[in-house]
Amino acid sequence: MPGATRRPVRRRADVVAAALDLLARVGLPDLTMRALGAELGVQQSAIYHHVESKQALLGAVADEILARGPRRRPRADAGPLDVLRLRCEDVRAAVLAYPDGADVVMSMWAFGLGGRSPVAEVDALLGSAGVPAEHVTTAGRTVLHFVYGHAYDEQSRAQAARAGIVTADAPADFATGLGIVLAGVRALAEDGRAGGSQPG
Amino acid sequence: MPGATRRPVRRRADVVAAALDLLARVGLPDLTMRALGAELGVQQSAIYHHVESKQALLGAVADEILARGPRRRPRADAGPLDVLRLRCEDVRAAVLAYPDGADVVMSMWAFGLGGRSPVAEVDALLGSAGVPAEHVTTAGRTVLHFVYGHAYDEQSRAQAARAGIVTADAPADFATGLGIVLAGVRALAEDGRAGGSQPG
DNA sequence: ACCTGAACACCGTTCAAGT
DNA sequence: ACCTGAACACCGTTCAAGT
Repeated sequence: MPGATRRPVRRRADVVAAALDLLARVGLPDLTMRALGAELGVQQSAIYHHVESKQALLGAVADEILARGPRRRPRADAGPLDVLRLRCEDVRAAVLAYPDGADVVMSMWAFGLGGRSPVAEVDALLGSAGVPAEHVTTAGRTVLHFVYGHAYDEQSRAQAARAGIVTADAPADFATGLGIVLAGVRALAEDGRAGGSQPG
Repeated sequence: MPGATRRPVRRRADVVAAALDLLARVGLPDLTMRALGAELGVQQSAIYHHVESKQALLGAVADEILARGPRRRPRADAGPLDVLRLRCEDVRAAVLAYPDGADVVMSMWAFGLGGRSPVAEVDALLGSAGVPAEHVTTAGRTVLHFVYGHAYDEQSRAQAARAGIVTADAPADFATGLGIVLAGVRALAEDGRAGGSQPG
């Protein structure tokens, strides 16, 4: 190994960081424990000293993808739904920054192994916007389902195109789709303020 | 030998049907080509005589899951968005009827290998509801992203719970989430009628 | 045309053994 | 504590050969 520099201590964070680098270079299907071992300069079995399983590793990768994403400051006069739109665009940018990033984050979020970091702020913004407390969790999931689902769709279609599969469909407009979801959220908030029932 | 008595011919449809049965019994992770061969009483390599690859098979499985789903008749006085709600509930019922059904349908749809069957009717209903033509495709994808994303979430959490992973979150309310998306669609339709810009 | 039998090139995970 | 080396029990896919 010419110029092999042995790192003093390998920690879990090193394994996760190497997994991110590997994901960026080769994509999720080639992010194998063997390839990750090679990336770290150890046997694949050594990885299990730092993470319990590949799924747990991917949960940490999902969290790191979100943590590395942008976090733009809202304008001073921005309302809660304006800030929410900004956060959704930031989350989208975060998952699009890595190949299969939306796949990793969405599946780990659904599996309860990661991807929870945007939830608290999204829910808080929905509450500020006037969404009734009993519907905040559901509304937050609806917003994030759209953001992740749209990004997943976009990355999958790009991957399919690379694999030579005809898709024929034009890419869907994120801004318009998010506008639809946020308009529905606004209706739910106004409905809550008026003391009415669910939107329908 | 037309008309001659011979062993039952295995066709592609038989392979797909057997894959559905196997999916129902063991779930997607255990739906392997070897297990499918055993289900059909042939070697795994024989399956490749009827389908090009496992991905192509899963595309056909996705289409079949949707085709086997319910298709309720709308009431005579139902408007386009009422019918759309009914269709969304039907699609949801279809994918929830099989373990990992939402995963299969969503990923094959995103990959362009199946799951396209609800798109035409959803888009037609959105057009009838007054969504501007240039936004119909995007609105349709937004609706289906929600339906698939919600079902995927629900099935994943159930699977995580079975695997002993703590999820803590209550299941999100489908009716409320769909109400949010449809309220946003209505706002887009009214906006289109008023000649205004995108909702926001 | 349809299928077998065997192989190829991989996986994630485990574990006794080393240091 | 951290890692090696080797194995275990699998994958999807290919292909010459049979019928």
